[in-house]
Amino acid sequence: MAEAKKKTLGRRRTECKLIDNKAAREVTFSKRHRGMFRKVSELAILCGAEVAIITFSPHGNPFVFGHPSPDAVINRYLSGGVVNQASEAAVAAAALHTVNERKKQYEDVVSKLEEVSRVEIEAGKRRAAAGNSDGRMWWNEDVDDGMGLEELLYYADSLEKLMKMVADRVGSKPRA
Amino acid sequence: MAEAKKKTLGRRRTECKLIDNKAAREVTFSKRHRGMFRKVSELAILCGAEVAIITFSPHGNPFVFGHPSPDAVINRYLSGGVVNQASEAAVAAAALHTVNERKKQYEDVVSKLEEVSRVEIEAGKRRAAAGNSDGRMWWNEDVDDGMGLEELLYYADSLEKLMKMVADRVGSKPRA
DNA sequence: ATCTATTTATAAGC
DNA sequence: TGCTTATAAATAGAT
Repeated sequence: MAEAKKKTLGRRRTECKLIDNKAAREVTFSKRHRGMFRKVSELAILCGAEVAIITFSPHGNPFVFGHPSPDAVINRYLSGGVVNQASEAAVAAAALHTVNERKKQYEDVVSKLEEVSRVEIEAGKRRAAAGNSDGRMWWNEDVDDGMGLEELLYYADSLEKLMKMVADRVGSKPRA
Repeated sequence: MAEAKKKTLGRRRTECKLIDNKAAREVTFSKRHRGMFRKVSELAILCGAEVAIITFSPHGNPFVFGHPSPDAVINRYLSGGVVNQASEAAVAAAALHTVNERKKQYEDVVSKLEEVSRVEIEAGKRRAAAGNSDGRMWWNEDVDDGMGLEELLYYADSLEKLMKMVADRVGSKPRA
């Protein structure tokens, strides 16, 4: 029986890495940003939690939301300071494992950077002097779609994962 | 054929209002907070967006996450997003300083980690060797929600920034 | 902390 | 940017 000619493939699984296509990146940002704000406000409402979220879109546009207000939460955070929990051995071990695994690659990147630095620093100086300064450092300027350098992105991704892991892991014993 | 008796009712739709049962509220907070952090970090990774999120649990415990770092984003927000001090000297100095700083931080964190977690490392390796290999490293296993471990986070953040910086700069060069 | 059944969030495609 | 559709994810309630 002929039927079900799917109109679309539907949602597809995606790799968690920087979306290289600039336009697609913007679209994804819009969609997810909206969803994220909803999540944040729901958390505040459902749990009576204080929350503040600040976002700068890939284009640099600022978005902020907070309950009871962004500044209230930010101030509470800034004045109270961050209370970090004691480290958990397993977390440290995990991090160390990662660290060791990346060490060689890290050194490699550092030398590449140093190699490039001399030339680029001069270029940066020139550009800065030229008035090309909106407050962002030259190395932070937007780069076009062709991001390339997969290995570096791989590091970034790994590190993001490490960060998340650490972030997730440590707070698990809030009662100190 | 014997019918499958549903084991649970499954997820139920819920009204978006403060959960009055305190315990339930905490549980929901844990679950959703965890999910929210994932969303936030995914947004940062996928879209290269800068994001900072601050949360105070119903209990008043602070959680914070940011990309590239909480303070970086908060400052950008508080300062209106523009910090112009890109004199050529500052630019050049910052570049070199960054490289050297990161090296030190890296070494520092490594030794601290080694100090803390020898035993756990072995345990972790054993688990990894035990066949826990579906492609995920043991240190990537899902973990609880929360934030903390300032040093590790700082390390990860710093190194990640370096990677990005290098990626951005070197990315425009021809592939090696 | 785990497990399902469902509700939500979304990647793709217009 | 705003829909639509099929699927991937998140998660409420129960264990």
